[in-house]
Amino acid sequence: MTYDIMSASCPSRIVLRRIGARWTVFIVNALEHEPMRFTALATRIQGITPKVLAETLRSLEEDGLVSRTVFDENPPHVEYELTELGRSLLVPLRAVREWAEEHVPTVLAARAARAALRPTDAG
Amino acid sequence: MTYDIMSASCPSRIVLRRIGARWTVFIVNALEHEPMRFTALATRIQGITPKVLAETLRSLEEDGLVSRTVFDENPPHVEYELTELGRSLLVPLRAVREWAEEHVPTVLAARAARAALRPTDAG
DNA sequence: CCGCATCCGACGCGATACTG
DNA sequence: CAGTATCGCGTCGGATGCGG
Repeated sequence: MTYDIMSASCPSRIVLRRIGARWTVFIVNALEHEPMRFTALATRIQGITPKVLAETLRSLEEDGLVSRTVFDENPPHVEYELTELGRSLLVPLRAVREWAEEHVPTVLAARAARAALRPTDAG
Repeated sequence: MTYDIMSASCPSRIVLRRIGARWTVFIVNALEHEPMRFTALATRIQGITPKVLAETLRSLEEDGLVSRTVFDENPPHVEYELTELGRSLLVPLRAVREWAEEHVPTVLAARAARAALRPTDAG
């Protein structure tokens, strides 16, 4: 059974929204090769705050994309790892990331052209 | 010259954020096969409001992904169409959409399992 | 009737500081 | 080390109005 993604009730929209969340693509890509600890993720993904990192990881965990493993040690040790479902998401996300990297000059040029054409008064 | 996408100053982040905007994937996919008018887009993409549709279209236009053509007729006639850059974005976005459609049952099942395991008081 | 612009509320996101 | 608590802002969304 397939849904029309343009329909408001289409379940894929829920998933798409999660994927489109601000930091999902960075977290999933950071976990591409190996499990990582919380602080390692926070260090690797520049600009993310602990709060948002924790929230996003919870969401990804809830959706079965990331698994969270607690090692009962001192100091505390928690590892995050992609599940098989999460690894399957790597493929399309990498395509998006590569598109962004490849076309960023074109996009920035388009923006600059717009800005140059937008006069304050003369025109 | 390549940037590290994990760096806060990486320009790709700007592009990724635009791609991840709430309705971008729907608009781009709606324009996949042919130019569309404002109202046609609003009708096709269920749940979007005119305000957000207009805003998102402006953003996409600013980034050179969508072109806007005004036909000087009565009644007014405006068409939106993917640029070549926009069409190139179709490829990765379609991959994401297809991933969502394919894996939505798994994600929903993971959520349901979480919900079932989350007790109000009993464990 | 088509294509928006404006006003206002809700929520996700961000900076800072603090805890087990 | 691995988070949580608090507060503020920007973006998103709904309702309404307006020009051609």
